[in-house]
Amino acid sequence: MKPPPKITETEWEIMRVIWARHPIPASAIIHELSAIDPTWHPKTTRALLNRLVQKKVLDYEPKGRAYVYDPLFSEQECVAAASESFLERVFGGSLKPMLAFFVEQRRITKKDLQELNDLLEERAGRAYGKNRRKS
Amino acid sequence: MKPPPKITETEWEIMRVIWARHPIPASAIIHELSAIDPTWHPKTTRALLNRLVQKKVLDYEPKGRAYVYDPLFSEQECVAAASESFLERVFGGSLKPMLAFFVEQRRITKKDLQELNDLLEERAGRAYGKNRRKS
DNA sequence: CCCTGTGGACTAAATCTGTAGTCCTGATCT
DNA sequence: AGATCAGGACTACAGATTTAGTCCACAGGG
Repeated sequence: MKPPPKITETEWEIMRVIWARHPIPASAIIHELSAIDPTWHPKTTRALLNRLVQKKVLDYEPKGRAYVYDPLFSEQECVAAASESFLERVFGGSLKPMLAFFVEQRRITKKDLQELNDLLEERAGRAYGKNRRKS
Repeated sequence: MKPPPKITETEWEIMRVIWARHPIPASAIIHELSAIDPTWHPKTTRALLNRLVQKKVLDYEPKGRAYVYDPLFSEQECVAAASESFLERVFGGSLKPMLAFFVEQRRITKKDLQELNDLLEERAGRAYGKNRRKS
């Protein structure tokens, strides 16, 4: 599995719409985006879509007289790649300094940690097989 | 306090050297960087340094016949800005999905959470004033 | 005192990004 | 059928980014 190409700032906005609603025609993407931010120009969106196809991040097929777009990489994969690159760039590649930073910034609370702990245990549970848990 | 300008991928590498060792002359930065990665060309480094000065991320003063560079923004500030932009782009601005993602990726362990909890409590302690601590 | 090399100023050029515009085709309305 | 309009192909273009190269001054070695 090849790693996804770099997705730029504006491209992420488009990709998030596509991941949420694919397969989706350009018109719908344009519509969603200008609902979020009216300064999005339709031509800009189309140009970006073309670029994403060229970069092999998106695939398209004709549907009726227009195209519908589908991602070639899952959101998971792209989030993972972007996170990796961010961690590398800003925190030298390790997670802990990043977490420590957010704690220092008071962006992580005790309650968050509690929830993460629950999540982690739930994940551990899943790893053993879903039948072991009593409802 | 103005927010720091955007610092690009390659610029981060330079900035990290500078934050670690400033005030530092170009020659030393070049030396450090080519130690890390031999493909760094000295001219490239100098060009980047100039740009960082233009962007007002770095300041410089003559020292002997060369310049020494100093950051105009703390690492904290820049890390905060980069984190903000990353969160916005990839996780729609909220921290929790990001944390959940790392837990799902098994990059956060129980031990990490424990340590974070300690850190958080230590920070809370600091908030009351440093004189309360014995030692 | 001349040569060499280090460092800085200025210049260069390919590629990537953001933001659109132009033009053509085929469907649609009247 | 002619006018209109959505959609796609191709083009444009300025500013940012990466990656160097050229040229010059001056400091130190011989």
